[in-house]
Amino acid sequence: MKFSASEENYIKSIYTLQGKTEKVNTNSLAGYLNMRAASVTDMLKRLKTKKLLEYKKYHGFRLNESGNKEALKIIRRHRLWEFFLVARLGMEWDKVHAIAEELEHVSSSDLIKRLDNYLGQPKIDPHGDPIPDANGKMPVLHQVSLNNFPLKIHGIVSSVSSQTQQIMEMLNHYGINIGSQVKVLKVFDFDGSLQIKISKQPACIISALAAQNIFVYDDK
Amino acid sequence: MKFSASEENYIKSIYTLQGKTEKVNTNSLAGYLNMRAASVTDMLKRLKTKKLLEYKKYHGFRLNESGNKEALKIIRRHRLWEFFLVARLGMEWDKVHAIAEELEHVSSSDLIKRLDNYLGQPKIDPHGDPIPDANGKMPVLHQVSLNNFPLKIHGIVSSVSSQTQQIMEMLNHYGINIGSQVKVLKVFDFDGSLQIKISKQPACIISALAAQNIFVYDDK
DNA sequence: AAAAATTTTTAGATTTGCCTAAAATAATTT
DNA sequence: AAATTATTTTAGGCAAATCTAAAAATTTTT
Repeated sequence: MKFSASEENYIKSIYTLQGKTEKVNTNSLAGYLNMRAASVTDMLKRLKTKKLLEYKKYHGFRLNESGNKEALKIIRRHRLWEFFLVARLGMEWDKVHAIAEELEHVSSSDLIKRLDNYLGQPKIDPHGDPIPDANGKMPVLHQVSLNNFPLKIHGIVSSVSSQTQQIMEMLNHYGINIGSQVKVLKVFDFDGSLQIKISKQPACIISALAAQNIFVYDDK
Repeated sequence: MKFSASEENYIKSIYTLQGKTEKVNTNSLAGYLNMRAASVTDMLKRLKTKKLLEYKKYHGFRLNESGNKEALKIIRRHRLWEFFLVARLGMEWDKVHAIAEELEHVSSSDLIKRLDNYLGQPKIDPHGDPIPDANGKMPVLHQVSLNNFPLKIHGIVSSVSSQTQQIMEMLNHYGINIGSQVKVLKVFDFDGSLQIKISKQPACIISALAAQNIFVYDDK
């Protein structure tokens, strides 16, 4: 079944919100999408007739099996495109979201299959979020902040908690990017600072605070 | 100015049609777009208020300066995406049109600038059509059919006149693709057949009829 | 130059996706 | 448990993009 861009945006948003609360309610979805509650109610009816939604008037809603499946397809497309924009076109990771929002609605499954292969079947997007596989399965990433990561094991930088200008600036300085391979060489008990090694770069030292904000997942 | 996908499709279609006839008329555009004349009239009014069109009721229409400029932007996006789909994702050139139709409406100019660079600023799309540059200028390609192409000069296969299954099958067999580098080594006067060389492949012979249907433009 | 045929436009309807304002329902407070 | 407040839905409206059917303008034929 084919869905409009608007329907897809609702599906995706409901998926996101229902990760946090069992039932999603009209107002929170309206707030999330910057729309009015009445518009949301309209769309809920449409999604219900399309059998994507469990929805009882006045009592919240959530995606059913096929709704979730559809959401994961959309999220997969979004994240693959984000990966493409950063890894191939060299865009900044904090600037790709809006463009991926548009690209995600191009829904040829052959296109996505090929894009995935072309990119090397990435498991994680440039914001550190996992990319669902072709069957809609989210890869399980054992994300740990760098200060909780075991010594001398390779990890991949997967996300940064607060993506502020300041932290980005610092990571840039160290040559750390999402996707960088990293190994913790030593922890200094004195102040909790870490000596780390980024692939192909000389070892360097980062503060405990920085380490707390850098998340890493197990390589392999 | 931002245009809807629908408006962009009209703009692009008018551009195409006005290549063939001075003034475009309602019915021919309706036929081209598989729509009814009344719908076309509606859109003509809209495009006129947006100052893209010269249009006098009952007397045909054509794009004005900014209309043409907009059309070339859209065509540029379409052809760059077609190039990407074939050259990078390995899709068949006869299957990329529909997908490029969707991708072309994603209109970030930064995206297109980067895509163009990433692809090596290609001048010609996989169907052999020229790709307008960032300023909307169509590269002038000196296209000649292979049987009129000078001997021992490198050319690039740029298009095939009748893209039928039969001719495609033969080109495939010879390993000839749009974009292939080709050189004519010899012409046999007896039957007009040509000995040609495709980059990295052994020389081969093709019939005069085949050569007439293969177009080439000057390398460099 | 009328009549006939063709083309184009207008008028009015439909669907999608949004809105505001009012009504209905549910939750909270007193 | 009644009153108040908050949430959600309904009712009705609007713009975009399409349609059909009818009217208007233009072109062609006789």
